[in-house]
Amino acid sequence: MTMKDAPTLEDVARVARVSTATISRSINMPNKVAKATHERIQKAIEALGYTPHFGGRALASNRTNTIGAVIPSMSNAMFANGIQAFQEELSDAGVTMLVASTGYSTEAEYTQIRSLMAHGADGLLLIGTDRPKKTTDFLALRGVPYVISWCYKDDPAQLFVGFDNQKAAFEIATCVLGYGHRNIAMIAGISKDNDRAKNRIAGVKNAIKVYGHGARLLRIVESPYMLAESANAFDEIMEGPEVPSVIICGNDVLAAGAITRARERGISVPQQISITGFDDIGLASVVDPALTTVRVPQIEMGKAAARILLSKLSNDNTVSSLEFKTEVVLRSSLARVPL
Amino acid sequence: MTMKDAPTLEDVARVARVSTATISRSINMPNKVAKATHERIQKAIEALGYTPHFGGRALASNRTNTIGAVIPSMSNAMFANGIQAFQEELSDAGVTMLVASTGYSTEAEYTQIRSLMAHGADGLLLIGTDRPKKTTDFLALRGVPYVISWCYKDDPAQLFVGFDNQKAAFEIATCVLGYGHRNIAMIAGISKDNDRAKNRIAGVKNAIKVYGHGARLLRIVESPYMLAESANAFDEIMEGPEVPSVIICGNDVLAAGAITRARERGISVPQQISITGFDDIGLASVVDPALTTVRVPQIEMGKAAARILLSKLSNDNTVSSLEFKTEVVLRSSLARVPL
DNA sequence: ATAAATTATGCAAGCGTTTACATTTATACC
DNA sequence: GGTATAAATGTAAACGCTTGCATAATTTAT
Repeated sequence: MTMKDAPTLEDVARVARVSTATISRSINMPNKVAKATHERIQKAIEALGYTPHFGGRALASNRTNTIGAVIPSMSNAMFANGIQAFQEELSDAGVTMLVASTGYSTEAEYTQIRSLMAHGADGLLLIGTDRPKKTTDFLALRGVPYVISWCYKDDPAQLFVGFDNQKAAFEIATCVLGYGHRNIAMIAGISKDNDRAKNRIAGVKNAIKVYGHGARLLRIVESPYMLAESANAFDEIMEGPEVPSVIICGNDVLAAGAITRARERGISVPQQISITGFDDIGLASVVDPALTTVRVPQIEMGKAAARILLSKLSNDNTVSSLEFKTEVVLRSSLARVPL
Repeated sequence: MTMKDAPTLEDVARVARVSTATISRSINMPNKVAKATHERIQKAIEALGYTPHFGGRALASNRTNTIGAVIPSMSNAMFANGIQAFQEELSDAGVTMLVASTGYSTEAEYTQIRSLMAHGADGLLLIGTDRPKKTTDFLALRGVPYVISWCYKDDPAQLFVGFDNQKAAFEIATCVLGYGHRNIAMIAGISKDNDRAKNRIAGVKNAIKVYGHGARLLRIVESPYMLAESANAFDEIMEGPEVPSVIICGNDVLAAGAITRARERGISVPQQISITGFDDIGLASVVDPALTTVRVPQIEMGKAAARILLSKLSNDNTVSSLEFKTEVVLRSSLARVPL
């Protein structure tokens, strides 16, 4: 690497004819330094092209102004949007974001959390609650401040910035039932190690149970969050012994995959079968028919997570969890059950 | 902040009954340490939940094992996919990724580059070539290693890992012409400060010029990469004095926005008007009709960018630019011109 | 068994900041 | 003009790690 060696505080000190301490103060608490001195120092800094050395600073102050985000995958637009907002908000506060992804594996998450910690993250953004004891123990052991997003729980012991997946799923399922559907199938995300997927399933099950009237959940197929996989799940459902009148999907990608396959097979949505999504990413309004889905305030959630984490980092003890509301967005992929 | 103070090398040393030097070696060059000692150390590290202190490490070694990525926005699936792959590859090498976004502003890019540098990035991933002298001067001054992605130029002075946007645009435009279209419009990305957008426009213009036969580019509307904006651009084109038989779009999001609006207006694609995209993100195969577009190898590009940047960082002087091929993917949104 | 070579470990000096604490300089007040 | 007080600056000790060099332990060769 050809990185030129940067000038140090000492170099600046020599030029400005003051001690390194004064320069440090001039940079970090300018009002503690005489105006004339401050200007002299600025000039020297400018002349030398000095920038504080990150390591030295981190070592001495034990702060990196860096926050880590550990998310399943950026390829999921949901997370990409949220993380984008999260980063923008951090950036406004002069904080930089480290990103690591887990590919939905809790083992990878553990590794990534450690890695981000090792890289000096002052705090962390985590997604969801399903993680092994090993991980939570480590977090507790190290006392890292963190916020958990994309879900919400009424647990004052942890900081949540998210929404209630189960409630949201309950709502859209109720809505589906309201359209007269009785034979229901679900394409869910992989529920292992994924509380959001689990809760979405639970919400649907619960709505069906509460509703009664002979509504039945014929089948749940779990699928990775990918178009192609979901298309296969759709096939599996359609080839089953009983064909549902609606498929509730665990997210928009799954729903889009299902709709696409339906189109390929000449099955018309929603005339022959209704399909619903979850998340309301861009995809949802672009597929034909446009998806009836659950709007999740991705941007707001990302921004709020950043703000709350930042407050926590600045020792604001008043910070508390934040629950976002979701709402069902009616578009055309859900219709009354065909007679 | 309630960060407990983390265990240090010294703590581990005490527990493992070796010197700090040995531990450092055990971590960084395990083969230089006796197997038994290594295991004893591992055990101690585990027990204490030790992670190396970033600052100390950076200070002593003048390396942060951190790479910065400065991209326009993660909300664009193209970048999200690429960055995801980039990060995975870095992660495999034990390097962590810092991310900052510019919102397509070169001024913001300059700020973010400085910020990432200040945060100790060993190297940078940048997108595209359009940036002011101020920025390139700064990069040169500091001698940061960086690679430029999402575009390709035959310039040995810089390291490119990308594809030729102009050539790719030329190809899809040629393809469009091959389908008999003569009255062409384009919804392009905002070309200011964006060489990719510029080159895609240039490619299309060039194909039309070369082709001759009276083909005309009736109109170019530039639009931000958002569904709603693109839909408006579509309206603008359709309300113009001359209606084209095809709209070539600067990327898939723009194309999807146009298709959606066409559907809303009852204009059938491709019977009444053809529409093409660019990038081949998930969206492209989900819209109806599925988009004829240009496949850009996002994942491979991201991975390659990471590998090449890593080699560069490890002083491998043999690294050189890498050009990826793109290909037109024929789906149903492009048809022969209606008679 | 002994010397030589090899491998494993320890010692201690940095790396560039920040920050108590000490000291100097300026300001206010009588 | 001389104190008391406040403001500005300096001194030097961390902070946690890496690494060149020295030393100790082990293996190999004789």
